[in-house]
Amino acid sequence: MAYWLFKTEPGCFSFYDLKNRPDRTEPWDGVRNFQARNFLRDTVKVGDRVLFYHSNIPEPAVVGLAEIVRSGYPDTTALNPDSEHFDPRASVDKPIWYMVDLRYLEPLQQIVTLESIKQTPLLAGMPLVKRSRLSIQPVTADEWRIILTMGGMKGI
DNA sequence: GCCAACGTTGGC
DNA sequence: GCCAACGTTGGC
Repeated sequence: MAYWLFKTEPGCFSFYDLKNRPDRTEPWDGVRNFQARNFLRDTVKVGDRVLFYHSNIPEPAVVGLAEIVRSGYPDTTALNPDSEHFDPRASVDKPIWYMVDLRYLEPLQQIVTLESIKQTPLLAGMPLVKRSRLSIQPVTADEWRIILTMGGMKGI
């Protein structure tokens, strides 16, 4: 089982939106970056755990936990001219873009802010800290454990 | 709202 | 295939 961090702007889609979805599950569509696409298509697997991160807000932070319930499959929003994520280069035979399905698990007892992550030397290697804009990031087992502890999730 | 970082595009 | 221009992201 691997660990990931998924970024989203909560004004667009938040952890609480995920909680309110049927089955608390949502297709993670609209990723239009090749490195993130490669993770979704090739590496993210069912059962992997996800840190759900809210970006582009006054206090960006990891807010909750989710899990992968379906591994990579073609992102059909790329084929839909009415979608804001439409990509005319994509086709059924060559979908270009991929998505996975994500299911809500639980919120952190307390959010783990970007500021507190930056102040933690053991988390200095995270792409988040290096100011990468990558929206799908791998997380090591050590980083996962540290962030859950910071989030008050010692029982897990 | 600014702007630095950085990924993508397209002319050559 | 280089690289300048451009667009987007996201912290602040």
